[in-house]
Amino acid sequence: MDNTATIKDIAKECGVSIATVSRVINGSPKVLPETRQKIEAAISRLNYAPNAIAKSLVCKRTTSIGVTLPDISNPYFSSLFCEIEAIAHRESYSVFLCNTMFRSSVSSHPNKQREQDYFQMLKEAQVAGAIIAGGQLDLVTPEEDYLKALSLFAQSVPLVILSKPIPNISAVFLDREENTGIVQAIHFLVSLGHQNIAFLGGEEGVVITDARLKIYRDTLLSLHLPCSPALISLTDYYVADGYAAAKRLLERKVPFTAALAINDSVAIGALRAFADCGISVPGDVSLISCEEFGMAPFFTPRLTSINRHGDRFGHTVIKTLLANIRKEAAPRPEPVISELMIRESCASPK
Amino acid sequence: MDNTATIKDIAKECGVSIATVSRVINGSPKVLPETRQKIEAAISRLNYAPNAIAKSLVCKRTTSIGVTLPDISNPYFSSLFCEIEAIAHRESYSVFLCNTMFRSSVSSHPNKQREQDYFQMLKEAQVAGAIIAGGQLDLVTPEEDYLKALSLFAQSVPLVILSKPIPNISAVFLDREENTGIVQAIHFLVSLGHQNIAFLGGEEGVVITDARLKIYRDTLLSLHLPCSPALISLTDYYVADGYAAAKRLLERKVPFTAALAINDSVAIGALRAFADCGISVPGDVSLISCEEFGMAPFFTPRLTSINRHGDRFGHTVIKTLLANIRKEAAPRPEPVISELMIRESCASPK
DNA sequence: CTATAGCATGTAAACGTTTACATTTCAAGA
DNA sequence: TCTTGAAATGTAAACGTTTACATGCTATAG
Repeated sequence: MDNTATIKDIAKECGVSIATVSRVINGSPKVLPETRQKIEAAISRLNYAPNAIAKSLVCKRTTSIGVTLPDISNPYFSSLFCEIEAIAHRESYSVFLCNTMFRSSVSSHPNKQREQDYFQMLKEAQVAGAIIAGGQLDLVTPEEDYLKALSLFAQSVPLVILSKPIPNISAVFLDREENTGIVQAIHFLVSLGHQNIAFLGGEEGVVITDARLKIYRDTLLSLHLPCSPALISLTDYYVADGYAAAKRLLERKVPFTAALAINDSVAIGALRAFADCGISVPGDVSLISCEEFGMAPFFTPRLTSINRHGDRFGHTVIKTLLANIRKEAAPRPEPVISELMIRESCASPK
Repeated sequence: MDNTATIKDIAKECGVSIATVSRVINGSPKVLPETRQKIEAAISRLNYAPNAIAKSLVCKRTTSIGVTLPDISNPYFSSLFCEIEAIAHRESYSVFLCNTMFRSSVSSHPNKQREQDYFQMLKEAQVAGAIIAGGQLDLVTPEEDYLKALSLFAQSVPLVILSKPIPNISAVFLDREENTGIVQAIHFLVSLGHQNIAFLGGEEGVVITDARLKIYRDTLLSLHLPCSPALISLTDYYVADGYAAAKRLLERKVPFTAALAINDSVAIGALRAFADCGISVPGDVSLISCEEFGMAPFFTPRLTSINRHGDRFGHTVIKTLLANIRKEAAPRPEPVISELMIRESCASPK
């Protein structure tokens, strides 16, 4: 068990000073080849690994970063995280994943305090930097004490925050919001002859939902199409939410022949709800997902969706953080390209 | 930026020694209330947070754990991770997530070296413990050098390994494999009148696939049903793999009226492939998913699936690790209950 | 008035590294 | 033979904590 050899053990074993061992570990050129060999042999013989904790203390920097996000089992965040982690690992950083909203089969438990706990934890852990996504940040009006905590956190740790800029917080803000996809989607539906287009899923008071709703409304208005609140059915971002949103919309008996779902998960749920009510897609209703998670091409019907190429965003995020940590210039963000993938879930209305 | 106050700054600010500040931080009772107040005021005024790195060095223990798994965007692993992280956080541990297989939209990149890199990294980071899932471990015959690295790692860090026991490795082994669900599923199909049951998805030479295949074969054999290799179409665990597996099966022209998909993702792909070939589910073929990810009830048709209650497993895993770290007795593992959820994707063969 | 106990606080060593600076060794040039 | 310089190695301080032990103070008992 605790056979944790230290640099002293290696030094004693080889009859040299710890400084020499340290030089070998760090690849300093000024060590006699035979000394180096002797030390390397001892290192592997004793299964020695340098204590990164001690190293960090003297060097005043760690090689760990933190990522806070609401829910890693949400495909959007897991794919974002994969990109971040992959590049971090390539650059020898390890990453703390902080899941701020706990959803289990039993209960969804969005603890407001939890995000702030993580700020404290990451600061204490002396992370080299952190990426903050979602949670309170997604709210149109985050709470005062949250903003204060975030501001203090930003003073101690280089931060990349995935949201619109927030005043008085010293961090890099990166915002993926880019809505040409939704405009494209609506124009496509209109070209097919649709007039009454509904909006499904997403959450009231949440930035991304509001932003997409705004584009949705503006586009409909600019096309002189109906845009009543009754066409909008919000809930949340998961499959069951899509189901509930579609059911609620149908109960309202508003006429509509097409719908935008906020993402693939919501679209699956909506598809199910439509099927339950004998509504065929695309026969009776056309459906488009505003954010593809990679499964849309396999649904029945194959789902027309907006591919926002989230992986490129992950690249930009982590590279921006690393540049920030190293006090280099921020890399030029890779443009986020929204692409409407036309498949089978849309047709002309009857 | 680097306004990182230390315990010395607080001590100087308050005209006390660092020992007293330390006592306040750690809630020692032997401090005069007014001294405590003065120090607490200074702490919040200077935005001071204790340096966990320095603390770890002297206390010879950290409050971080590592989790290695192949792919966090795989729903099985993300829900497992959520459970682990939630309880770890409740117990004041932070967790390093090590994603050992990099799948991006561009390339799937299972770097064998990567897992061993993480062992080294976690050991250097002095994690209090680690959980190892998937990757090389899932292989029926892991490589020699991997096992050697794992064994060395196990000597330095308390480990919970999610696999069958491996000789000469000092770790706790936890294995969720429990196949009554598959037996149930097959019996259910047989009761409906099916005789030729195919198996879709999963990977050759991988433990979990082998285990499920074995149960599949044994059950068919015990029921004197056909069990030819042509009925088995392996690929991998994702949606596109399910599609490919089903296509391949169909090309073989083996007669079959039912199929087991290794999980929900593979089932979605298979559903798509069947639809492409004009095969209706459950009209022409019945389909069951061996591992539900929570979306099965929303597919069309609603997918009959095995719910393995993975969240309970996550609980057991992290609690076992924490007990191991604290040198307490291991908790009794919560039984993993496989439950066949009968929905709409099965019917009697024509 | 002194001894003593108990409490609040201070002192200093230790944790495992890195690194600036010091020392030793040796070969080459004077 | 002595000097010089370079190369290899050693010494010790520093990083920010915790904690065993020491010290000083106050109140109480003798």
